[in-house]
This record gives sequence, structure tokens and C-alpha cells, in this order.
Amino acid sequence: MPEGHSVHRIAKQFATNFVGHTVVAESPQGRFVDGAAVISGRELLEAFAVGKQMFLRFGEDEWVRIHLGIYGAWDFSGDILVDATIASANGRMGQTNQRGTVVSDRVLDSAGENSLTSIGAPRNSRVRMGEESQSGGVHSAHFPPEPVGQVRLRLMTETVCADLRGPTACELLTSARVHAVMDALGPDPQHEPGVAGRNRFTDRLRSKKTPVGQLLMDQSIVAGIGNVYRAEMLFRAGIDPYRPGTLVTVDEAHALWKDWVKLLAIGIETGQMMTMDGLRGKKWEAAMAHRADRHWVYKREGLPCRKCGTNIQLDTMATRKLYWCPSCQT
DNA sequence: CATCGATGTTGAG
DNA sequence: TCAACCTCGATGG
Repeated sequence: MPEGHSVHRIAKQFATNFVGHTVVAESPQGRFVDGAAVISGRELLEAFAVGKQMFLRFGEDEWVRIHLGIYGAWDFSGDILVDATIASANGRMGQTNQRGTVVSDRVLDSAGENSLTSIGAPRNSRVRMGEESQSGGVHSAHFPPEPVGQVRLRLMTETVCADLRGPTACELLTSARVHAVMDALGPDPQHEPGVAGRNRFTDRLRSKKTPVGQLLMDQSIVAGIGNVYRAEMLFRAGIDPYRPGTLVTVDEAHALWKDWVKLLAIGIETGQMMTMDGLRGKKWEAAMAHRADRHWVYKREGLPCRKCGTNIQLDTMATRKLYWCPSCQT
């Protein structure tokens, strides 16, 4: 479901609401009972994301690694404090919602009208409400709420509850194994800022004959890019997705990295994969409100290219859908 | 209301 | 190469 920006946003929510607090952990579903028992009652010391993975540190050797996969999600409920850096997009920073309001990361990443300020504003259609709140309004009867569905992991402080469902990975790891996982990942600009990440990306990308369209999706080349950002970045760069990595120039690789730095930052701040960031005024508003207006090529197969009018092409590349413009991308 | 497909990865064959 | 994971918004009847 998420690309890197979503996971960074979730990690920030944990940093704001859980780090420094004693956390009660449970596995209502039963598939993470042992892991939950180890961390329950301990203080969360650190929360951060690398690419699409989130790491929660409860001790020197007690970490939880979470990967949401294609349909995993976190639901937050209770007195959620919105991280200032991800609430800044519309100027209502640090707003606290009402106890009992349930907010999903799917909601946090959805259409424009559902940005982070929608927390505590249940009239926004996609704020997911707990069953108890169907009586209407933001005050719900119970905290924490009854777990809904298959909740793999529930983390709670005195005031905030986070439910994890449908993850690809949720496991307890030693420090050594955490570092092994992180070492296998390519650079993430948010985790490894500066030219070190750029150079590591450039070296890895240009060392492989694999089509660059596949390489951008390869988490060992660069961490956090998924199918949407892949397609959009290659269009923005004017690069044919089928071109071998070895034939991408150093300048092109540097430009791709620079673009990823920019798009990731926008994604983290706004919660949306806005890849037409040059827009101003009404066009920006329209793009923020409607996904169809937000991308150059993604999910636009058969439609005229926004730059040249050529029909956007849809192929399958390594099992994933690849959208691109055969005229603009060479 | 049933069905489909998805911003992803792993592991079996 | 492809099924499994096992959720939920979008879509169509």
C-alpha cells in the first residue's frame, strides 16, 4: 500500500506519540503474542523508517521491524498529537484530536480533503470511525476501542492506541539483525542525507544492466520508491524505463536522486504522492483534490501525454504495471 | 452486495 | 514465474 513517504509519516506519529512513553503491547489476533510480551511494559526509545520499513526500539537488543506490504495499515485512536512536520502543510500544527477518534494511515495518505488536519474532524468523509462512534461525534465511549478485525499488534500509552493489521512483516529483532536488514537496503534520503546516499545510489544503479525501471523499484538500490514514484520519476527525468542501468549517465543518476529527495519530502509533508509539484494556484488545488490530476503517467494508460500528446503506454515489468510515455522518455 | 485490484515482498517450484 | 499474504477502497450489478 504505501511507498516510503507513508512509512516516514507513520514513524513520525510514533515518535511524537509513543517515544518516551511506557507502552503496553498486545496481539489481539494472536500471531505476535510472544513478541508483544517482550516489549510490553517497556519504554519506546526510538522510532524511525528506512525505505518502506519501520523500526521501533524498546531496548538495546529489542527491536520491532514492521513492513506493511501491499495492504498493511496502522490505525491510531485516542488523543493523537499530530507531528508538527507533517501537519505543516496547511498551517494547523500540533493539533490534538478528541479521544476516541480513529485515524488510519490510509486516511492520512488519501485525498486532499483528508489531510492530517482531518484528525478530530469526523465530518471529513474518510476518517475512519470506530463502531462505537456511529452515534456520531468525536467522543467515543471506550478507550481503548475494541479491536476490529485481525489486529496483529496493538501498542498503547495512557492516551493513544495504535493498531496494526495486515502487515507483511512484524517481528522482534536483535540489534544485529536490525543492522543486517538496514545494511541490505539502498540509501533513503531521509535516513542518509547528503551526497553519501546520492553516490551510493549512483554507483549501484550504474553497475547493473537491469532496466532502470526495475532498478528504481529495487530496495537494495534505493529504499522507499514504489510503483507510483518509479513511473513518475522516470517521466520527469525523460528516461526510458527499459534503458539498462549501465547506460544511465552520472548526471542523470544524480538528477534522479535529487528528484527523489524532493518528492519524498513533499510526500512526507503532504501525505500525498504529488509528482506534478510545479503546479500553482487552481491547478495545484485540483491536483491535491483529485488523484487523476496528480500524476504525469501513473494510471494514465491510453490517455494523451500531458507534455506531447502521445498515448501513455502500459506494460508489465517484473510483474508490476509500468506506465510511461514512449515519446518523452528515451 | 460481490468482485476486483492495489502505492509490496517472500518463498516455493 | 507465480501463489500467498489476508485488507479494504473502488467498481459494477
